[in-house]
Amino acid sequence: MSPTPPRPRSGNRRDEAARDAVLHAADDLLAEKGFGALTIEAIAREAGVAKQTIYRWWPSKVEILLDTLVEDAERQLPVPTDKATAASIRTYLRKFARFVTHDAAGKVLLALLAEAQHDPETATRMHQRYLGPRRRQELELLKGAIDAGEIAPRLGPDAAMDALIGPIVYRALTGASIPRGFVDALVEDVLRPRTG
Amino acid sequence: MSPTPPRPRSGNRRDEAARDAVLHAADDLLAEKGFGALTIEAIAREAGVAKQTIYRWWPSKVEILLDTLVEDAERQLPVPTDKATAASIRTYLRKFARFVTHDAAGKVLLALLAEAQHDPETATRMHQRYLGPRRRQELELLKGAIDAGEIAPRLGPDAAMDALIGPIVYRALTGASIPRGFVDALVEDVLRPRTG
Amino acid sequence: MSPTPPRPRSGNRRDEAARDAVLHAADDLLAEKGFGALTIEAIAREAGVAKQTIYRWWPSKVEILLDTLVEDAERQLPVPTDKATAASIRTYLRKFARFVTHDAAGKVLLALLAEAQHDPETATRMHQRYLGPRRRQELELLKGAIDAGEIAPRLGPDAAMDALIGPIVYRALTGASIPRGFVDALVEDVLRPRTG
Amino acid sequence: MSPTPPRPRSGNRRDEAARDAVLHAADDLLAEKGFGALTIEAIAREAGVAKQTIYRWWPSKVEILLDTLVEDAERQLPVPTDKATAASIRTYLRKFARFVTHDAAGKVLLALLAEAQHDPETATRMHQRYLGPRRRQELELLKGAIDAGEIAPRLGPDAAMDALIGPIVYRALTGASIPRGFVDALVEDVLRPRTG
DNA sequence: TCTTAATCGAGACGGTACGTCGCGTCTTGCA
DNA sequence: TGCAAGACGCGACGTACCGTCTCGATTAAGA
Repeated sequence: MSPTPPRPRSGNRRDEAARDAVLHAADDLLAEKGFGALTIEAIAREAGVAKQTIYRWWPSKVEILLDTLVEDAERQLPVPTDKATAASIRTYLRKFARFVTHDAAGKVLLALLAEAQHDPETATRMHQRYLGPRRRQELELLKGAIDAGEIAPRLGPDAAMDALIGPIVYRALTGASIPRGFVDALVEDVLRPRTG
Repeated sequence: MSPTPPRPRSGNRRDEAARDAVLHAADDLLAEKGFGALTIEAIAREAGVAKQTIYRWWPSKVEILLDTLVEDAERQLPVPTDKATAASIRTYLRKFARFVTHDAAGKVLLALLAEAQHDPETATRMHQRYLGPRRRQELELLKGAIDAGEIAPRLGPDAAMDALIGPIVYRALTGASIPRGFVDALVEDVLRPRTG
Repeated sequence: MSPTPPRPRSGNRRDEAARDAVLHAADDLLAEKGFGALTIEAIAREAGVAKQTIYRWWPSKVEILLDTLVEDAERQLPVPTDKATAASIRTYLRKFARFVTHDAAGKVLLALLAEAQHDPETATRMHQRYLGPRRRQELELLKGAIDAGEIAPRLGPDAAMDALIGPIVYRALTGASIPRGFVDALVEDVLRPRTG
Repeated sequence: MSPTPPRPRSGNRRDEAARDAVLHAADDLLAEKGFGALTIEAIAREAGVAKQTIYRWWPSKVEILLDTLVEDAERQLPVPTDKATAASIRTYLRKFARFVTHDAAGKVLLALLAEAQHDPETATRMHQRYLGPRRRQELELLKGAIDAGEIAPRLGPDAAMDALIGPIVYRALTGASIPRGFVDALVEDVLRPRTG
C-alpha cells in the first residue's frame, strides 16, 4: 500500500551530519570571529571535517552561507502569503528589521550582501538563491495589498519595496539601530495605507 | 598593466608622486579587476612602488580607499551648505544616486561599506572619515530646511536621512538602477515638502 | 586509456578478471606514464575496478608490481638449472641484460629496486619474493659451474654474482645501454672460464 | 690594493642561514625518517623555514638533495687527479664503497639514483650535476693509468668504470655489505693491473 | 529453493602534502 | 630619511591521493 517506497539513497551517499557540521561551523565562525576568520580551513577545522568534503559539496564559502541564509530566512522570516494587508506588511518589515539587526542569521545576509560587492559571482548567486525568490514573494504581497485597496504607494511595487527595505538594511550596514517607530513611519510614508 | 615609466627618486621627503601613483593604482584596480584583485602587492606592482612605501604611509588598503573616497566625494558630491531648501536636498540626492551608481568613486563607497561588514576596524574608520562628517553636514541641511518650514518629515532628521539614502544605496548594492522619479518620490514621501 | 568494456560481475569468489585488469593496468601505467602516475586511484580507474578491490587483495602497489615481476621474470628469464656451464651463464646474463634494458617487465624490476631505497618494507618484500629466490638459483648455477671446473672466479659465488649483475643493473639504472661484448668481457674477467 | 671589492650583495639578498638549514634538514630527515618522510613541508618544518623560501630557491626536493650530494661528494670523495696509478684507483674505489654503504651522504646518492628511476627529470639533472662530471674525472684517471701502463682493462674505460662501480652500487642498493677484498678483487679482475 | 556470505563498482570520508599567492616585516644600497 | 627591490615566516588557497568505510547489486555455496 505504501506508494513507491522512496529509496532515494543508493550506494555511497552524502553524510548529512557532515553537512550540518559545516553549516553550523560557518555560522558560528561568522558570528564569533567575523568574516575575516571565515576560511575554508577554519570551517573544516571547526566542523571536524576534511577540507575536501567541503569542496565536494560547495564551490565556495559563499554557497555555504547561502545555504544557511536560505534555510534560516525561510524558517524565521517567511513572507506572509495569505493576507495581504497593510498590517501584515508592517509585521513582516518589523520582523525583517529584527532579523537583520539582532539575529545571527541576519549577519549572514549582511555579509553576503557585502561580499556581493567584492565578487560578481556572489552577486549573481545571491540574486538567484535569495534576493530574487524573496523579492517575488514580497511583490506578490505588495500587489495584493494594492489591489485590495489597503495601500497606495506613490512608487511602483519594486521601487516601493526598496524604499522600505533599503533604509532598514542601510541602518544595519552602518551599525545603526532601528529606532522604535521607524518601520511604522516608513510604511506610513511610502505605502500610504488607507487603513490600520 | 601600464608599466609606468620610472619616476625620479625623491630623497628624504615624502614622495608625492608615489602617493598619487598608489591612489590611482588602487582606484584603477578596483574599477578594472574588482575588489578581489585589490591586493597591496598588486597596487605596488601597478603603481611601480615598493610595498614598504605603501605600508609606511597607509595602515591598510582600506585607508587608501578612504583617501580616494574622501577626496572624490568632497569634490564631486559636496553637501549644499548655503541654501537649505527642499530643492537643494532633492538635487543633492539626485547627485548622490548618480555618484553611487555611475561614478567609479561611487564603487569605492560601496566597496568600503561592504568591507566594513567584514571587518570592524574598517567600520570604525569609515564612520570617522566618511559617514560621520558627511552625516553631520547632511543633518545641518535637513534641520535648516525643517526650520525654514520647507519640509516636514514624519521621522527625525537622522532617521529621515537614512530613509532617503538607504533605498538609493540598497538599489546600488543589489545592482538595481535608480529609475527616473525614484529620488523625487522618496523626497515627497519622506520629507513631505511644503513647496516644489 | 582503453575504457575496458564492463566485465561481468563475479559474485562470491575472487574475480580473476579483476586481478588481471589490475596487473595490466599497473604495468601499462608504469610503462606509459611512469612511476609517478602509478597511484592506486589511477590503477583502479584504468582497470575499471573499485579501489577497495585492490586493497582487498594487495597491501600496496609494490605488491602489485612484485606480482607482475615474479610472473614475468619466471616466464621470460628462467635461471638455467640443468647444465651449469660457462656458456649457459653467459646466455643467462645476456638475457638478463636484454630484460633489464629493453623489456617492459625489466622497468618493473628497476622501479622496485628504486622503491626499495625509499621504503624498507619494499626492500624486505623485494628480497623475499624476488631477489632471494632468484639469487639462490643463480648461486646453484654458479656453484655447479665451479664444481665442474668450468669457471674459477676469484670472488666467492655471491660476490661474483654481484660483480656480474651489478654492472648490468648499474648501466640500466643510469640509462646507459649495454654495449656489445660487455657481458662477455664481464664473464671473462670475473668468472675466468676455463672453456668456451 | 684589494682588486675590485667584490660587493656581490646588492639590496636584498639570499639568506645563507636558511639555505644551510634546508640542506641540513633534508639530510637529517632522509637519514632519520627515510625518503618517504622527505616532504617539502617536513623540510620546511624541520629547518624552521617557510615553504615558499624553499620553492624560491629549489624547484624540487631532488635539487636540494643534489646540492647536498655534490657538496659532500666533492669534499669527502674527490677523484684523484694527480697520480693515475692502480693504487690510487683502488683507494678511490675503497672510499667510494665506504661512502655508499656507511656514509649518510652515500644514502643521498642511492636515494637520487632511485628517484631517477621514477622521474625522468631527476634522471636528467642527476647526470648533469653528479654522474656526468664525476664520470669525466673518473675517465681521466682511468685513461691516465692505462697510458702509464699501470692497468690493462679488457673493457673500454667507460664500461670498465661501470664494471667497478656497478657491483659496489648494486650491493649497496640490495642492502648487502661490501666484503673485505671485494674491491681489490674487482680491480684485479676488471683492470688487470701490471703492478701492485 | 532459499538464505547467507563474500565480492564487486562506486564513491564519500578524515587526512596529508602539494605548489601558489598574498600578508606584513625586514634588510640593503642608492639618492 | 625615503625609496625600489625583494627575501623572509606565515597561513590559506584549491587539488590529488591516501587508506578506510559503507552502500546496494550480484552470484555461488550450503541449509
